[in-house]
Amino acid sequence: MTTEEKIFNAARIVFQKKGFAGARMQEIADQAGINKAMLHYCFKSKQLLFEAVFMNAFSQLAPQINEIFNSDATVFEKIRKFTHSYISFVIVNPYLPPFVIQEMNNNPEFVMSFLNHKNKPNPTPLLAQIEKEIADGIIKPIHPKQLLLDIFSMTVFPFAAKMMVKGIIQLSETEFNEMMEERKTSIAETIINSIKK
Amino acid sequence: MTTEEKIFNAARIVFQKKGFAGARMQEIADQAGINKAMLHYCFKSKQLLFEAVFMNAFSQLAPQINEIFNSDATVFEKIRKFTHSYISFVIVNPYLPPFVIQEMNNNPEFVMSFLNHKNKPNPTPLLAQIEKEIADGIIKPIHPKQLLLDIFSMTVFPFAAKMMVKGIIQLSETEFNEMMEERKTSIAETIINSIKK
DNA sequence: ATCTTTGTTAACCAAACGGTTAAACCGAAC
DNA sequence: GTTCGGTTTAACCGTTTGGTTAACAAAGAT
Repeated sequence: MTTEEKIFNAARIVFQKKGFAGARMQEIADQAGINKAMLHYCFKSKQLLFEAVFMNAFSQLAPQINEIFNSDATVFEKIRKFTHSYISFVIVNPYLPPFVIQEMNNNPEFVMSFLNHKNKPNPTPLLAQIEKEIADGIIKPIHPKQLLLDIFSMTVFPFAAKMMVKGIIQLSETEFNEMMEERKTSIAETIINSIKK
Repeated sequence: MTTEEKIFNAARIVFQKKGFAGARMQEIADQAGINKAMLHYCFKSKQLLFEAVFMNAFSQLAPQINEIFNSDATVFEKIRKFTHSYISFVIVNPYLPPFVIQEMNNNPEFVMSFLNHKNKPNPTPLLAQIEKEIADGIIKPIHPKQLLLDIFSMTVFPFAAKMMVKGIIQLSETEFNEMMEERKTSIAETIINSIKK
């Protein structure tokens, strides 16, 4: 593993745990097992190191989203595939959703500008497909964007607000994990149940 | 307005916008229009000032939650009331959910300990009620905690991850607000639609 | 062998940070 | 009008922060 990779991995861990403002360059250096000056030798500044970590995190989430946007499956199949693959992925990378959401809220101008250039997922085809299946009588009338938001909400929220969810619904870590396993399929059934004719 | 109130309101604005780590005592003082020393005169330390703001924020959200936990309405009525009143409340206080969720994730030990002492909402009665209505044949079989999580997810997520939602689904501020208005009723219909027999 | 480039470090720096102090302010009581 | 308590401020302090510097070491290139 190169020094640059060691720094990057250390930075990912620290940034995802503490956020941009809470992260310390010294802590990243310690985590990487190298001198603090190397951070600036390799990545110029805290801001640039953070941007590298953030873009990497976001680009890991993008494929999961494109899976629901770009494929030729039916809407029901897309919902089943997306929820299953997204939850599977996020169980292994639990820090990703809260990190991305937190930094997008704290730093909207940077993120929105970068979102306009790179990796911009395009929901338009899926929205049109939903409208077509409504017209074909497969799906009950519903606003397509609301449906999309329902799917994202049910899938992402438990990971984005894990501590709050555990606190309010009173779940142990084991119970939480068991529920997420079950959600790989239950979310799709709930959604489809509510929109199928 | 007393000085203490001016400080508290300023602190709420700054903490909710930048989080604990990103907030600066000087910025809070400027926002309040008073000298920085007054912050420590009134609130001792940054940590204590933050705790005051956080507990106030959380205690504002608690009534919305207790509304779904403690009342003698049917499950369907509770779902309708909760989603409507929570979204109405949060439209006026949009910074609250991301703030609470972010700080709960970043500071779980402090929050969980405080959650165990104060304002601990108790979901047990509602969970039992859901199971009873399943047994009575009113609701389709579903794990009650999953149902509860579905409701929270659909209601809270769009506000917790507003920037991400706007970016991915490609919504203007106006479209977002219109969707949230519609969600006051559409979430309950979606959920009820999927669980009613 | 010597020079140049690249990787690495300890020591250092100025600015920003949370927090303290001592003095000034100010209305009320006497 | 002087005293006295709480309130408010300017100035200050020690520490931490992101970032820099200069020296050094290893590895090719000439």
